[in-house]
Amino acid sequence: MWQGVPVPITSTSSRRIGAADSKTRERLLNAAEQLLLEEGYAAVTSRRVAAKAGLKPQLVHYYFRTMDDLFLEVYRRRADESLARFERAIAADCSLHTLWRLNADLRGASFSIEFVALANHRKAIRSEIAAYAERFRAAQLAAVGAALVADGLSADQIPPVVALVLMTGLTQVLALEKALGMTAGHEATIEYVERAIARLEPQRAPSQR
Amino acid sequence: MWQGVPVPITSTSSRRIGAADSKTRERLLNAAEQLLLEEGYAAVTSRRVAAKAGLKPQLVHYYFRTMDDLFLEVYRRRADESLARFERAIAADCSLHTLWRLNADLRGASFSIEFVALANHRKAIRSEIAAYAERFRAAQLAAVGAALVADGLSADQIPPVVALVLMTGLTQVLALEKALGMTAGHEATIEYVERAIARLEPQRAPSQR
DNA sequence: ACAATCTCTGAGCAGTTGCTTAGCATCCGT
DNA sequence: ACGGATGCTAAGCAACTGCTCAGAGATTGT
Repeated sequence: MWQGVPVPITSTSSRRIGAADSKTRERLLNAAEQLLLEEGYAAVTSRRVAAKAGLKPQLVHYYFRTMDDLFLEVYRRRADESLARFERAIAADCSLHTLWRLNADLRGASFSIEFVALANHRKAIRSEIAAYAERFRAAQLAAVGAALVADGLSADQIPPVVALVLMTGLTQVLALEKALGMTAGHEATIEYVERAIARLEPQRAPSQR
Repeated sequence: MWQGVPVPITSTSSRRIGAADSKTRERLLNAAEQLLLEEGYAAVTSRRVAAKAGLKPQLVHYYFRTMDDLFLEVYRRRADESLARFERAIAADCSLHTLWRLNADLRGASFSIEFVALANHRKAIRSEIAAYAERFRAAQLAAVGAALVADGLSADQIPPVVALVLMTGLTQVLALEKALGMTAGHEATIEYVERAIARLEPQRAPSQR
């Protein structure tokens, strides 16, 4: 689809690029993100993004060298923000309850599903996403480990990495099925997990969400 | 990307379509499926499918009215086959062990991830996929329920639907991360789950896979 | 005031896509 | 032998894509 476009060697690296703090640039990023979530990555084309932002298509190429750059920037923005939010929340209260609350926010899950699908055939993007995912996993792993210890569970009973993968998988499948319109069993599962966590952490107010 | 193509009212339904049992048609389906798994759904275009099958692009439209029809047929083929295999395996041995073995085959998971991403912005495809997914879920749910009862677990301890969603989520996240090149914690998690199942079903030979 | 820089745009190239139409060649039942 | 169905193909249309280039306006530093 985007392959086979001949790249002229000259000037590719010397092209003028708009300022990184431009207001227009931000409008383009917002439009791209919205399009990505609403219609999938295939809808994120220079013309459609510009139309959504109420701007001319050439501006996309003025602010982003390639479409891959646009995707990467959209991804980075969200990843950085959610990593920061995660660390803020965990610093305030390092518990399974907090971890679950952050994970159970399905917006983040559908965002990452779309990006994984995209990464599946845009190699330049895959490595960047993988790198962020590893960082996220490491941070979450530390938090899970600490929370489990605080709740009096040893790593023999359930290794932190297992708990984390299980929780991540759960929220991912919930997001995936919700995108398909399936919801059977979701509430029961969520309730079950929340009760299990509440049993481990009785000191916390039950289901304050 | 595919939107906005005007559909002429005349002759759309009267176009000649090749026989459903044609050998050529099957080659096209195989090529499409291979392309889908290797490079993602965006690579599945009439020209690329035909090239992969060593045929002319017009043949795709001779055997399939639209590209959506092609996708649907690819999906149906796989879904029918894996549903049949599931029912065969469960009839022979209705146990958590068998269920896990079938789910842990990641090929199926990456296939369905690609299709969910596709369904996300091809409405005609979404409903079909959702319908199959519901059928699959119902069949699996019955099997999980029976297996749990056979292992002496009541629905109070863990409702079948919860066990099923957890298991599905787990294999899905494993497939997703594997696609990204992430494998940290996967083996530990798989081992943990298999040990837990083995503890519930000691009569079965341990890890015969 | 003037030059340099930055932001933006009109026009366009080369490539891709889904899908159609008209027609050729082959097979098959009668 | 022949008329119809079937498998296949050459040619092409209209729409879309990423991206470039030259230059017009606007802004800014001096």
